[in-house]
Amino acid sequence: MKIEQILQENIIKAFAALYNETLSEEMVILQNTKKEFTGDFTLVVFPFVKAAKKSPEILAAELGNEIKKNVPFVTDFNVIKGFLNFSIADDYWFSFLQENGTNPDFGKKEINKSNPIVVEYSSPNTNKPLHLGHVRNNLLGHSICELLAANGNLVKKVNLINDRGIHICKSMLAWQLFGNGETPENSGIKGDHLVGKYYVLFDKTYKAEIEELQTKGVSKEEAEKLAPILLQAQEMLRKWEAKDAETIALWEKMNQWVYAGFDKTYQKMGVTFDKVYYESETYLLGKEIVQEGLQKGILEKKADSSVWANLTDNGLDEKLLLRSDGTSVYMTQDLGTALLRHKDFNSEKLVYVVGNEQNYHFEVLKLVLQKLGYAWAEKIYHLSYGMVELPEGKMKSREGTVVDADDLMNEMIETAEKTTLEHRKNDDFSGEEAAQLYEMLGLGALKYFILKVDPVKNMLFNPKESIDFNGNTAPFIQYTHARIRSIIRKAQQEKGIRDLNELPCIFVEKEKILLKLLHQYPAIISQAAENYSPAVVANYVYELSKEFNSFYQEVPILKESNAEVLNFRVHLTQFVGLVIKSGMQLLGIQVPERM
RNA sequence: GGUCCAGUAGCUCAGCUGGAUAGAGCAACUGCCUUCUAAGCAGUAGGUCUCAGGUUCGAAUCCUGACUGGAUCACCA
Repeated sequence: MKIEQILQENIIKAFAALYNETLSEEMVILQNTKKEFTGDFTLVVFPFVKAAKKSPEILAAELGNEIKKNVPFVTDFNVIKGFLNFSIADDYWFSFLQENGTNPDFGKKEINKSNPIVVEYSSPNTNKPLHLGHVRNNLLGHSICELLAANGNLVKKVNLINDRGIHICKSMLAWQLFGNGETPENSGIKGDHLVGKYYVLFDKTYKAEIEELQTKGVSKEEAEKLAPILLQAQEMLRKWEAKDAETIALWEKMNQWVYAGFDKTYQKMGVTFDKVYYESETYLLGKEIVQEGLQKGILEKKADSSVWANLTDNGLDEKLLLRSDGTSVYMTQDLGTALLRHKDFNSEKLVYVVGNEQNYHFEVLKLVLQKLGYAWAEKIYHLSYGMVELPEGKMKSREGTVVDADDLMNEMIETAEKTTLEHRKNDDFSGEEAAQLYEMLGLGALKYFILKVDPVKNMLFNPKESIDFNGNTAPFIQYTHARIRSIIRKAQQEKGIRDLNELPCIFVEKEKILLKLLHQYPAIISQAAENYSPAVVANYVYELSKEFNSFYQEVPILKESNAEVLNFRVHLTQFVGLVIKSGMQLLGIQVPERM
């Protein structure tokens, strides 16, 4: 049983014995004692003064006495105003280290569920390469899956690729018109970038045509609708929908280019999926559900025979589900895919990692499904995240201010190489080993930079200044890990690591701080998973690394002459290393053995 | 205009299920490499937690209202 629980129970017991009043468990909240005060766990007694009819100081003192008498591992307590601080025996901390210090899965819960949480993330369009916004999405999605799994959930990762629609036709058309048979193979351009190139080309041409029409006296609005290249694209979409063989063939060819490109990007980023859905296969779903809703009288058909969900009772407005011509819209599809996904996996819960510009969409999606009587809809969770902004403002693909994902990753790796070469004194890394290290460091810095920020917040990304390799960054944490591994290697070679059987007579304050931090790790994982926030883990791992560095600087580990103390410190060091590695893994960041 | 979200050091961010003196990093300044890896450590300086009310023993944290910034309100996806 957890020590906090034992303390909690005993506090309730002691309170009943002393004042004849029962406290509920939720009322008795223990927190970690702040560094400035002596003690390990703190109980705030202010909430209980009324029930006990005592002053806070007296109440705390009486309660402390009773607990100290009854709970063996509480060695002491002190009272400051209404704060009751308990000190826990060194034995407890020692056995905590003994029991968990070599367990690489410390803090993780076992998965004992058969119904998965299905997490959708990434969800790219196939008309252009991935950019910085997608990076935040992918990293969050991947990390949240790791977190949910570590917290004892079965997780399935899915991607829904938007491979159809007018935007894809734009790329296809521009390629047909200007491509001259250019392919990824004969041009050496990565497939997604090649297709993106033609999407941009379309837009350029479109704009030029609009201008030209305007000079002929056509209004801007009219021109935007009448530009020949747009009409051609619309025609192409009609052909696609009619399954015109030539159009489909071109569509398939270009999509394959894009998928090959995406695969490389995903691989480099370290993200994977259990199942990939394609909109071209799901975009007709959802109509049956709408019909069902109509029959049940939950949805309404208007005079022009369009179908709507009336959500005004829930504080929202009306939402279109079927157009007057009977075709479906985005929401209709999403209703269908939700149902499909629930069936495919027999899921317990659906999670969508999608930007906050779609908050309203998901609010409606959930509500409509609930109204239609699907009980599982209640558990739909939209993991909404804020936008990534650049110093110049928002990213606009049309204005060429997007930060491309591939370019960004490559730049990070290059910078990592440069920085590493500046730091390293003597290079004994093989070429391959060095390349792996640069990738770990560069991608780590990027991932950490993005994940350490609370998902709900918009974040600023300054390509020149933002990503540092010092301070609260992945390289700092990775460096700490490499240093720890180095100590462990030396300890093994020179001293040999023994089992941890004897309690060293002295605990240095710094060791206690580290142990208390490590002790929190399981709670950190739960908190991060429940709040869908990798940032919780990121900031924790940083704190732990920082604390270790401080410890490292002040307390000799291998120079220690007392064999028991040395052995204890080596075990503690090893434990810190394991938790750092584990925490970083939850963020999708690799950690080097040496650097 | 309606709805939703955010506002903490010069900058980027933690802290938010109410608790003790609001924390990091960057930038600035001072020390520390013959020492287990200096991508480090120790320290100085930097705050009206946007503002105004309210709730209470106690508010950066909860409530209300302003202000500022963002998102969203398509028979687009």
